[in-house]
Amino acid sequence: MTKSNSSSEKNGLKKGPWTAEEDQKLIDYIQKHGHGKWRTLPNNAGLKRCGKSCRLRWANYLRPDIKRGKFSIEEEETIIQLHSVMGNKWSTIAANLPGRTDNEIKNYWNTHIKKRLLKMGIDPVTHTPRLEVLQLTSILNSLYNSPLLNYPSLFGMGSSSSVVNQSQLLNLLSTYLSCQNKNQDVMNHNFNQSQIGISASSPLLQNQSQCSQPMQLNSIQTFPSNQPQVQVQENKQPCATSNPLHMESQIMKTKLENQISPIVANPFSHQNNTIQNLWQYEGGHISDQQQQPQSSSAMQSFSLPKFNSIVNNLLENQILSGNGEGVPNYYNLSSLLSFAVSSTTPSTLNSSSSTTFVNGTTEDERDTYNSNMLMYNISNGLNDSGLL
DNA sequence: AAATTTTCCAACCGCCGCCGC
DNA sequence: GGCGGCGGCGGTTGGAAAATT
Repeated sequence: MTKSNSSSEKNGLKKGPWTAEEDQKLIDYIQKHGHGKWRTLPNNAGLKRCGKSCRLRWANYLRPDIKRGKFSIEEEETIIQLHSVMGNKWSTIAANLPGRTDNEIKNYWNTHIKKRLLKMGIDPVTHTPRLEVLQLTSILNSLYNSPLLNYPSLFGMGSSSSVVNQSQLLNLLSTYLSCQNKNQDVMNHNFNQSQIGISASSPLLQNQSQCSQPMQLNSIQTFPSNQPQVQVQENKQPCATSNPLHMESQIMKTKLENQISPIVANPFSHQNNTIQNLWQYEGGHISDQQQQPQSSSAMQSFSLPKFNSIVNNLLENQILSGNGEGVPNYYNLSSLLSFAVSSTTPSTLNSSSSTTFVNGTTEDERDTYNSNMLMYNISNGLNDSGLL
């Protein structure tokens, strides 16, 4: 389970996995003489290991106060909380978790927690919602603001002639995002909109071209040349200079400060899903289904699961691949979440399989709990330090 | 059941800061 | 102040175990 034994002998020193006999020698020696002086310890203990290897073996495995077994929810909470404050300072984190080693915590972070956070749409480095989710927010908000691509029509609900199905929406979003990942001038490239049936004069496109600063939307993806192409009209109207990321942070901060209490009070009452969690922050109706927001009749079929599936598809297929560059100028998370709330039907909520948490938490429940606790901690961090 | 892929984690590696000379 | 040794830390590796095909 460890490094190869093939090159285990170097300078007469053994490498690779420790044997029970070696372990016993080390334990016996340290019990008798204490640890320290790792350089001379191997010789004194009769071990053909380097001092470093002995120290690691003792610190990470043989130490009598080592705690083994699965990490508890409380321990996970502590790790996430501390990591959000101090980053990869494993030894410092370990100092706050009696019986756990830095190596063990590091491994647990890399193999479990990090993956869960990513799955939940949370950046494990910054402990904030991933850029992709924010990008989706801005994209849908752009669509929302477009008369040609209003939400009911997007999902075949309205009478608008520009009906766009989910597949087409994904294509559109993919194109939109790829535009932001190129370093080409949007004004000098052709853009084919025939696939989704909108014209180049669409307000959506105008919104893009109007604001090349500060959103850095300087380019647009070209389509295969056999497709008819439409020139995007140039519009050099000046745009606002406010920092969208900062705006988003302020929005999130307000949401968290205002909505965190009911979530923490009942952390297991809902499913694990980032967007759903965000929706809950917005709505604050986690466990009180009597207070469900009323859905608009025109939008009833745009259920939360459908919304989630779009988000998940985009993330899983890496269509949304933000890198911090080309941040769009629309960062009105509030509008998107309001929409999600207003378009969620009671049946959608009732179909949720999650109920009150008692004992024997499932992985999803724990994910949700951790997500909520993380958000709570972020909120505290915001209040205490003024960061973000 | 066998082959292949993925996950997990103990151990290694290299770098850094501290300390004594 | 410069140097070398040492301990500590975080990133990475590689092989066993588990999961999947």
